[in-house]
Amino acid sequence: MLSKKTKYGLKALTFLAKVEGKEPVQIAEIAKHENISQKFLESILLTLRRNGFLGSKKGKGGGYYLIKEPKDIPMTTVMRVLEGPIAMVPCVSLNFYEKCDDCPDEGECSVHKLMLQVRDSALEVYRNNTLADLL
Amino acid sequence: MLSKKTKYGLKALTFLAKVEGKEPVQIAEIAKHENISQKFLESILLTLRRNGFLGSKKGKGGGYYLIKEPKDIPMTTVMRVLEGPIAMVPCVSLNFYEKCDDCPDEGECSVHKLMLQVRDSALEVYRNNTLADLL
DNA sequence: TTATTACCCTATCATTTTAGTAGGGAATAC
DNA sequence: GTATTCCCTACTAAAATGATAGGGTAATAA
Repeated sequence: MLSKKTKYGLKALTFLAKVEGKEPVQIAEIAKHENISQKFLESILLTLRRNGFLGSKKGKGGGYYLIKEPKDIPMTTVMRVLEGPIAMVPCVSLNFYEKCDDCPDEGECSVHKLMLQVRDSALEVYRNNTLADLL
Repeated sequence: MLSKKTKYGLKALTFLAKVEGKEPVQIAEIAKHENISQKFLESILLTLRRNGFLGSKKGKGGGYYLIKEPKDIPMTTVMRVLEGPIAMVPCVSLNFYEKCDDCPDEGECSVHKLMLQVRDSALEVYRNNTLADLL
């Protein structure tokens, strides 16, 4: 299940991408427009900024803004920052690999075999979509 | 993230599919072989039986057994029973559809657009795999 | 300089989900 | 009848999730 954090984060990015020009947009405005708890959104935007997706400006007329072109923001990186691993089990994760406690042999594991395919198919989708494709 | 319930369920099904003949296999044996808490596995096998994947026999020499050929058990049905919806958001789910509280217009929603693709790609994998393909 | 705006950051909390445990009941084989 | 093995309900500990509270700090406008 997709977390609200990711869902809200994606919506916020989309909203910012649609804004004319590059003027900062206030948290409150995004929250209101997308029906999101303002405080919750605040923490999400913060992690997006810390991870290089957004810039921010304080004081009057401040807010958040994209620091890259939407077409240069692939969904793989967005998903990994907001949702975490794209794989459904750590033993098939490219960026968050971990061995299973049970499971003596990954090569023999049916779950491993299936989840590898699921990971690859999801990756293909995320790689083929940038923020620009969602507008 | 894939739940342990689904993971263990898949492993148990695989184990049963590998058994020579169709003699019942005891919970304890599966649990031991796959390093699963026996009581937890018990509840998983129970739901698999209730959903038409397994048969069971009580008393000495009893246990669980597959009641279909592995090639006739598609991963779509296994995943839906064990893990729930294949879609990551209810608004793109075929079998568990639900409208989002926020989101006035699904057609305009960027999350919807992306998650539709993810659902379809996952579905394709699950449809192309039966239990027999995991052996 | 001073007030205001708006982001920054930590801590806390209620709820839900997950993973696992406990314990007795019912059917079957011998 | 007794041992075995599945059946079923209820409970619980821990973690994750979604959200809230509340003050701090930097930038800006006047």
